[in-house]
Amino acid sequence: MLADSILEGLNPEQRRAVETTEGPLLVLAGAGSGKTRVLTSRIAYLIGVCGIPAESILGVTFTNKAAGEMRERVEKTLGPSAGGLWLSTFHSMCVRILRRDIGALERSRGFVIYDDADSLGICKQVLKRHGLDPRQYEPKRLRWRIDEWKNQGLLPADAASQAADIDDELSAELYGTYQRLLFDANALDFGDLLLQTVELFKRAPQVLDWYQRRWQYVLVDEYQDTNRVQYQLVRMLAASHGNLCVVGDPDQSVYAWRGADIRNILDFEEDYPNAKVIKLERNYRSTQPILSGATAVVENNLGRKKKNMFTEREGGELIHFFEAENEREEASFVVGRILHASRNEGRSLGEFAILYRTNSQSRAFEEELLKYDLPYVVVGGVRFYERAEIKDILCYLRLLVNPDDAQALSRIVNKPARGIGKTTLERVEALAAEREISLRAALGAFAREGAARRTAGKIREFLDLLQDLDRFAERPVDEIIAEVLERSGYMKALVAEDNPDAEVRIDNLRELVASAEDFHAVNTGSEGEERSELELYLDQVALISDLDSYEHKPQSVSLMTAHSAKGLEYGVVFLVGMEEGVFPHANSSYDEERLEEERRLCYVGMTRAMEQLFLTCARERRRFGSHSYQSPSRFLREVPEELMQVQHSPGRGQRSSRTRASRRTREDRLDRSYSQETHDEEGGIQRGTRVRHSVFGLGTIEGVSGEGVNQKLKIKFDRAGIKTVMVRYANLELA
DNA sequence: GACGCCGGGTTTTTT
DNA sequence: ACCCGGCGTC
Repeated sequence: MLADSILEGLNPEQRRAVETTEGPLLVLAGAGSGKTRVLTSRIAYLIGVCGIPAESILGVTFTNKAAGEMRERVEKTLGPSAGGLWLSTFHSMCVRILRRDIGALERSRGFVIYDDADSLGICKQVLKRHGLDPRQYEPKRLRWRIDEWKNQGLLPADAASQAADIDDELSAELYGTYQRLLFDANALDFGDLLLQTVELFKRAPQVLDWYQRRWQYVLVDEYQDTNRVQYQLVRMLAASHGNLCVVGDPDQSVYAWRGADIRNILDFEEDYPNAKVIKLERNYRSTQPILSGATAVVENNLGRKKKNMFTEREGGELIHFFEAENEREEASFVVGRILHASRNEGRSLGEFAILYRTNSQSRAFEEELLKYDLPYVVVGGVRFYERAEIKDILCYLRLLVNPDDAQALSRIVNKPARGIGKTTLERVEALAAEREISLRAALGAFAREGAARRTAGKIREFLDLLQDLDRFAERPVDEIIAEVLERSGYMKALVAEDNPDAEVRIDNLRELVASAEDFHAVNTGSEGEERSELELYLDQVALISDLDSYEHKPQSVSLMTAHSAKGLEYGVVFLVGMEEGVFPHANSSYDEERLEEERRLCYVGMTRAMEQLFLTCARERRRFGSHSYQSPSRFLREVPEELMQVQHSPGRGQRSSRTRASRRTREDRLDRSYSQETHDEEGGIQRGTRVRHSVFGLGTIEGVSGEGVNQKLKIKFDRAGIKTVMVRYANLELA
C-alpha cells in the first residue's frame, strides 16, 4: 500500500533508484530529471517500506534550504515517523558532531564559528606576528591558500611536508600560526568544521564507530560539488556498511574554484567497486529547444560522461536572443518582456528569473524594475548577517558565549567609539602575543600596567560593560540583543548620527531583533537541549546563507547568479550578460578547465527554464567605471542556430538599419527627460516633505540619499509602508 | 584618537 | 563608480 503510493508516478529508472536500497549506488541525475523527488521517495521508502528507523538515515545536502525542503516532503508522505531523520548540510552536520564529540580532540565544545571576514582578520594577525608586510604578502592570498589546503584535507604539518618551494614552506608555516590563533580564540573556521571532523574520526575511532552504527544509510545530494574532505567524510561514515547513495550530475559541477573535485563523482565506480549506477535522463522541466540548446553547449566540453537527455515536452518556443547596445538597453528589453508577458500571457511575476554571472550585474535590472514598480527579490550579494552593524552586534553576542573570541573583541572594542583606538588595540594585541594570553586578559593587564590613566579608565569601563552583559546570556536572544544595543550605547550613537544611512542601519538592527524574536519563538520547544538558546542562535546565523532565506515569492521577479539558481526552475528565464569576459568570466577564459566550468555554469543557467529562455548580451558595458566593449559570448555560438530566434529592440527598426545618429537622438531624449524630472523635484526634497506617488499614494519623506540622477528617497507611505525609490523613476508630485 | 582625504583595488562564483 | 584602508592633520 504505502510502497505503491511512494513509487507511484516514478519512471522505471527513478523507481530503481528508490528500490536499490543496499550497497553503494550512484545516481546520475541530469537537469530537471526529478532528482529531489527520487531522494525524498527513497528516504520515505527506507522508513515506510523497509522499516528502517528514521534516525538510522543521514541525508546531506549543500544548502539548508534543500535540506528543509526534503524534510518537508518526507514528512508529508510519512508524518511523524520521519522524526529523528538527519537531514542537513555538511557544515551543520559537522557542527553537531563536533559540539558533541570535539572533546576527544582535547578541545572545548564551546567553540565559535569564524566566517570569512573573521578568517581574514586572523590572517592579518598572522602576518603581523611574522613581521610580514601585508602589501607584500596579501592577507587574502594567505586566506585563499589555507582554504585550499583545508579543502584538500591537509593540516599544517601535511602542508609543510608537501611544500614544493620556499614560498609554500612559508605559507605552510603561516598556516600553522593561523591554526594556533584560531585555537587560542576557541574558534573554528568554515573549513575546520569539515577538516576537524575528519581529524576527530581519524584520532578517535570509537567516535566514528558510534556514528557508523547510528547511520546505516547515507545519502548525499549534489555529489559533484563535494571536495576532498567531504569525500573523506562520506567514505568514513559509509565504510562499515557501504549503504551509500550519491546523487549528482557532472555537467552541473560548478564549484571547483571552492575545492570541489569532479573526480569524486567520476571515479565513484572505482572507489566503490560493487557500485550500481543509475542514469536519470528524462527531463521533466524544459521544452525541447531549451534542453537541446543547453545540451549542445555543454557537449563542447571534452572528457565528459555522455548522457542522452530527452524531454517529452515536444514543441515549445525557440530560444530567444537579444543583443543590446548597452546594459541599460539590455535591462530595458528584459523588463519590457516581463511587463509584456505578465500583462498578455497571464504570467505572474514569480515565474520570471533574471540570471547573471556576477552579483554586480543585478544593478541595472533593479533600477529598471524599480522604474515600473515591479516587485523583485535579489538573492545573494551583500548578505544580511555580514552587514557591518549586524556583525558588530553578533560579535557582542559571541563574546557572551566565548570570552576568548579575539576577532569579536577587537571588532567591537571601539564600537561605538569609546576612546580605545587603534594604538591602544595594537599595544594590547602585542601584549597578548608576548604573554600568550587572551586578548581580553591582555586588555585587563594593559589597564593595570601599561595604559595612561585616561585610557585605563576607558578600558575598565568597557570590561565592566562586557561583564554587565554577561548576566543576560541565558535570556531569550531578542532580549539579549536589545540589552546589547542599549547598554553598549550602540543604538544611541546611531541615532545621534541622524542621517539616512544611519537610519537604514537602525532598520537593519530592528530586523535583526525581529528575526531573533522569531528564532526564540520557534526554538522554545526544544527545551531538553543542553546548549543555550544563544549558542544555538549563533550556530544558525553562522551557517545560514542568503539562498537559504530565499523564499520564492509568487509576485516577485527573482534575480540571482547562475550559481545561486542551481536546483531552481522558472517558467521564463533571462540569462543575461552573455559576453566574452563576463560569461565566460575573463579570469576563466584562458584556462581550459576553468572554461569548461563556465560552460557547465551556462548549462545550469539555461536548464533552469521551463518554457521560455532568453539569452541577452550588450555591446557596451560600464565596468570599473569606464566603458568596455565585448564580443558576444562563445557560448552563444555553441547554441545551434536553428534553435535560436533573434529578437529586435521593441519600437525600432532592424538592427542593421540603426545609425549612430538615431541613437544620438534617443540618448538626447533620455537626457532631457532626466533633467526635466530632476528639475521638477528641485527644492522640494527634504525630510518631512509630503509627496504623492502614482502607485503607492501619499507619503512622507523619511530620508534622502545619493546625488543627482541617482538620488534615492526613503518614503513612508500612508498605506503602502516604507519604500526606497529613485527620484528619477518614481514620478513623484509634491502633495 | 577622530576625522577626512586620497589612492588603489574591485566584480567570479559561496557552504 | 564605489568601497575600504592608509595616512596626514587637528
